[in-house]
Amino acid sequence: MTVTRFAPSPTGYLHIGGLRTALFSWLTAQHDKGEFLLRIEDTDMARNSEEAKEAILKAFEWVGMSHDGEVVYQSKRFDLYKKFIDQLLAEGKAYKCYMSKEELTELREEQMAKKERTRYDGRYRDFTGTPPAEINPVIRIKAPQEGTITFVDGVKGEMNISADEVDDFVIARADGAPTYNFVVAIDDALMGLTEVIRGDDHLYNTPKQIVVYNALGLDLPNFNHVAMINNEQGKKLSKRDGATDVMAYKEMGYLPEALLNFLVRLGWSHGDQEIFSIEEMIELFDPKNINKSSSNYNLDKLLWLNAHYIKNMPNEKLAGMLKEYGVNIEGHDKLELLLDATKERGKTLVELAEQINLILTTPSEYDAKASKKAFKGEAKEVLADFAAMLREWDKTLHLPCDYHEVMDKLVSEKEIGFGKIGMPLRVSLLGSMTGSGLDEIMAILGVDETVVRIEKAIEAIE
RNA sequence: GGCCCCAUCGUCUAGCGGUUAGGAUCCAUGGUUUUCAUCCAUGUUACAGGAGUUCAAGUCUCCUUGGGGUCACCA
Repeated sequence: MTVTRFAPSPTGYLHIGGLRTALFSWLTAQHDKGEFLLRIEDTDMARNSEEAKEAILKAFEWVGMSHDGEVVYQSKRFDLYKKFIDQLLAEGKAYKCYMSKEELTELREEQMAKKERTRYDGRYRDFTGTPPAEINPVIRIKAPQEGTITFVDGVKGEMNISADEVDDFVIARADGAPTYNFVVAIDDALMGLTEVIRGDDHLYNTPKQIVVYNALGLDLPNFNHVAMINNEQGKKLSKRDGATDVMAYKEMGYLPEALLNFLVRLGWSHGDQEIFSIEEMIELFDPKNINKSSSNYNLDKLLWLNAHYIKNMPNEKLAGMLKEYGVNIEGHDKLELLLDATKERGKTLVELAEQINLILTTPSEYDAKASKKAFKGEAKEVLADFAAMLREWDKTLHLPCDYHEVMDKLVSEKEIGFGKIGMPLRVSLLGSMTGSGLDEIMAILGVDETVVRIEKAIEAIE
């Protein structure tokens, strides 16, 4: 069975890159009807935050990627890691290193001065003397000193990393707390991972983790390293260009299905297909089709996708989502009409909410440019006539087409162009020159409110 | 700097030795629409550069250039 996982460290919110690797992992598991596990990497007690953890979980909930089983917290598994450390120590596969931090820094500076790769020199690897007092040792694992560490990456292909790129790295800190590369290998193995899908930035952790797998005699999973997402200029993603909290996308009015669709196409493709429902993603996703190259983050397509998903979303569901954007139209008797009239005009839920509010609120002022253009000439008279006709036909007006008929009548009786009534009417109803169709707006407002707005506009024309 | 990875329109990408190099987005133009938006149509724009291999190279090899990653008692 395919088992994948997402393993964030709770040191900050979940951002777009993390969400994408999580999505890839989740899709892989869903596709194979396997399991997608969630693990919180909180071995560094000093840098963890409860808030960050909550935020990450919340983001997952929002996009609807559910994990299987309980969330695994590494901080609760220290006993387990300790056992493995002791085992390696006993087997002579790991050793205590009494080098002080100062000595380490010194060594590093020396190496840097000589333009060498900075690495631990193994001075305590075969140490048998009396250890220096007052130094709490760290535990280092014995990495191979020659040869090559080889693994096949599902995305990059065969990787060969020279053993001297991997030093005897620390697996337990001076305070006994285990370190990242050690616990990741153990947990991935114990949790039964078959596919490890993670960011490219972990590529060089892989040989280190393989050292741990080998020392402990654990089976290797398949590794898949996904290239990074950069900003539009191809530079590292910063908060300014999108490395913000995933939840910020919700605030900006993006739909989770749009965000996921956007992300799945960043570094993955299925021919020319652009639109993927969650079901299609699951059906079609294969990590083998993940791109080797990094991709640049650009909002244009996300916006387009978002507009697409808004347009195609059932009104009932849309109304439910809109509540969080300050628009409560659930139970509104013209809900269908209202959303049909506005959903093609909002690329985000925020914009859609604005469009709806534009219709629902009586304009308190008229856009200067629009009113100057629309309220000139005989606009006042035309509006008054139109209002009178609405009153006259009041009881028969229900649908947009009913209102349209009245407009038709007015236009033909007065022998004027459609614009003569359209423009002033639009500004009267919305306060501006742009927006939804007049027929729809009037049908939503009803005769009373429509007339109120027209009369208000007539007053304003004086 | 060492090591590693990557390179097709501005952006996301298709391509897997023979294509008029395709799609999407963006942008522009036209059409539909009483406005805006939607929708539809059309158009501009790409194989980073240089050597090879081959009858034939965006596709294979090498070099250059550019970008990215990584070198912790962080994850």
